[in-house]
Amino acid sequence: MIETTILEKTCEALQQLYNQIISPASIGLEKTKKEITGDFTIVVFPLLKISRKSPEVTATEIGGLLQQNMPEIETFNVIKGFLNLVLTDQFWMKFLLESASAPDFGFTKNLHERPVILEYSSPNTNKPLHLGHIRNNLLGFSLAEILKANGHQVVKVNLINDRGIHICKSMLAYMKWGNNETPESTGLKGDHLIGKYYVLFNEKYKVEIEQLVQAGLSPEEGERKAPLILEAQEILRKWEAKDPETISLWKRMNGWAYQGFNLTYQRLGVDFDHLYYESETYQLGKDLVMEGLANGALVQKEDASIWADLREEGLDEKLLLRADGTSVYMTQDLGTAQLRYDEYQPSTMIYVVGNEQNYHFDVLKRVLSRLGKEYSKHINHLSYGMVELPQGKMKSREGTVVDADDLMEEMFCTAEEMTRELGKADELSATEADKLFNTIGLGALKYFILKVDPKKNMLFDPKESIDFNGNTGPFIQYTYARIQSLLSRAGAAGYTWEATLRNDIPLLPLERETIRRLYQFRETVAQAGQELSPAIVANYVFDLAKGFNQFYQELPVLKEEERQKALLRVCISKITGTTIRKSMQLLGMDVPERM
RNA sequence: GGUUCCGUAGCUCAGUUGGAUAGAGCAACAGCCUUCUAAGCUGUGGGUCGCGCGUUCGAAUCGCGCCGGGAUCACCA
Repeated sequence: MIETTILEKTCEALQQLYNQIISPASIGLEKTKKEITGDFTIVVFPLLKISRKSPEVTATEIGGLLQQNMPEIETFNVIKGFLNLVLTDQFWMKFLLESASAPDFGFTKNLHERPVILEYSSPNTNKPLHLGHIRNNLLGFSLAEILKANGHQVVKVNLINDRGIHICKSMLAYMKWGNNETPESTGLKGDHLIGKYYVLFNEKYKVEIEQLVQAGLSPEEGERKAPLILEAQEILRKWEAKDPETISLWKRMNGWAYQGFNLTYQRLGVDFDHLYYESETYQLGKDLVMEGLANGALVQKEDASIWADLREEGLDEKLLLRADGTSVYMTQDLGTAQLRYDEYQPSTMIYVVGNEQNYHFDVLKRVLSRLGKEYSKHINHLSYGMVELPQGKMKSREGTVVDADDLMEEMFCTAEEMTRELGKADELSATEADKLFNTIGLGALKYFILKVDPKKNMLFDPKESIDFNGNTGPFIQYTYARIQSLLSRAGAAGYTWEATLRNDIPLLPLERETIRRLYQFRETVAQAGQELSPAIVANYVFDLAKGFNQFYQELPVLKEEERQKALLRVCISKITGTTIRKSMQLLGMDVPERM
C-alpha cells in the first residue's frame, strides 16, 4: 500500500536531512482534508524537534525529498505544519484498473486457521422477537460477513433459551386458558400465539398479587405467594423430573416458537451454523465447577453452595452451584464456553449480547480465567446498546415493545406506498414488485439500525425512522440501481473499458475523489473487522454513494464526447457499483437492479 | 452507594492511535428535471462539542473534579 511507502520514504528523508532515525509508526500520516489539495498529509509538528527548523521549512524539505524519491508523488504543498502530498493521476488510474477492479478487492481469503465462534440472537421461546432482537440479529449477521471478509472462518451459533420459569408461565397460561388453540386454528404465528399466553399469564398474575396485597401481604410476598407463580414453579419441577405430559406440551409449544422464529429469521435474512438449546446445556459446567472447587479456585459455603470469590478483583462473590447442586445461568455459560472450545478450537468467541449483561461477561471471563482456561482471554463480549423508543425503554409488560414481524411488515408497506407513488413499480410483475418492496423496506430498517455505533444506545422513533431520503438504506440502494441502469446502457452502446481504457488520462477532481473513496474500501473492511463495527461500513458506503451522486450529477458519462473520458467514467461507475454491493453485503442488505 | 457506559446543531447520528475553519442526514428556507433514474444534486441559516481545571506547540478526543442520563451490582436469564 502506498501509505507504507510514504512512511518508509519519510523516514529515509528524515535520516538524510537531519541524520535521525525514527520508526515509521511515529509519523502522523492521514488523509488530506476535503477542502485542501492533496491525497495524504504528513503532520510535521512532532518532527520539529528532530529538524530544529520551522514547520514550513521542515515540511518543504521533506516534501521535496519525497517528491524526488517517489514517482507516485506529483507535487506537494505546505500549509502551516501540514505537508500535503498530491499523488499522480497515473497512480490512481493504476489503482483503479489493477486493484479496485478485482472482484475480491478489499476482501481477504482464509488468513486464519482457527475459526471464530459468533453467538447472536439467543431468543427466549416464550415470546416473539422484538426490536431489540432485531438489532442483535442484524449486528450478528453483519459481523459474521465482515469477519469473513477479513479472512476468518466464522461459526454462527444461536443459544436458544428454551427452558426455565418464564417458559413455564406461558405453558401454564395455555393449559388453563388455551382451549387447545394452535397456530393453525388461530391463524397466529406460533411465537405470537405463545407470546399471547405469556402476556395473559402476567395479567392474571398481576391481579392475584393485587388481591393478596389487599389482603394485607407486602408486594414482595404477594409476588411469591400468588397461586399462579406457585403453579408455574410446580410445572418447572415437573419438567425437570421429565414428567411426560409436561415435556410433551413443552415440546409442542417450543415447536410453535421455532416455526415462528424461523419465519422471522428468514425474512430478516439471518441464519446460523449451529443451534444450542439451553435445555441441553443448562447442566453443563458442573464438572468445571467441581474441578475448580477441588483445586481451590472456588469456595464452598456451609450450605454446600459453591461460589467464586471475586472480591479481591473488585467484584463480588458469585454463586455457581446452588446448595441442592443445581446450576444457574453462569454455570451453564461456563459449560457452554468449554463445550464450544472443545468442539471448534476457536481463536475467538464473540458474544453479541446487550450491554445490560456487561457484568455477567466480566464475571464469566474472570471465573474461566480462575479455572485456568487460557481461552478466557479470547472471549469477546460485543456489548451493544439498548434500543429506546421516544417514550423510553421498551417494556414487554407495558405493551410498548415494537414487534419484529410487525415492524418489517410496516417497512414493507411504506416501501410499497412510496414506490407506487413514484410510479416505479408500474413496469414490474407482482412478484418483482413484492421483492423490491421487501428489499427497500428491509434496507431502510437495517441501515437505520446498523449505521449507529453498536456500543451506543440508540433511539428508534417508529414515525421518523421510516425514511427513504438522505442518509438511509434506500438512498444507497437507489444509487446502486442508477449505476446499473447506466451500465446497461453503456453495455448496449458498446462501452467496454476493460481492454481499451488507457491509464494515462488526466483526472478531474470529482473523478479523483471518487477513486479515492474506492481506495478506502480496503481499510474500511479491515477497520470494521478490528472494531467489530458494521457502522464503519455503513458510514463508508453512504459517503461513497453520496460522492458518486455528485459525480453523476456534475459529469456526463455516456454523453461525454471524448471516448477515453467516457470509458473512464463508465469504469468508475461500475467499480463504485460493485463496491456498494459488496459493502451492502457486509451489512446483510440487498441491492435492487432497478428501483 | 459501588462499578461501568454515555453527554457533539432543534432532532437522529458521524468524527477519539491528540492535528488545519467540528461534519452528514432530517426538519426550515432558496434554486436545479426538452440532457445517462429528482428515492437525486446545489446553496443558506443553525454549535459555550454538558461544566470547570489540567497535560500539550495543539484537546470534541487524554487526566482529574463536578452536573445530567442509562445499565448493572439475583440461589432470573
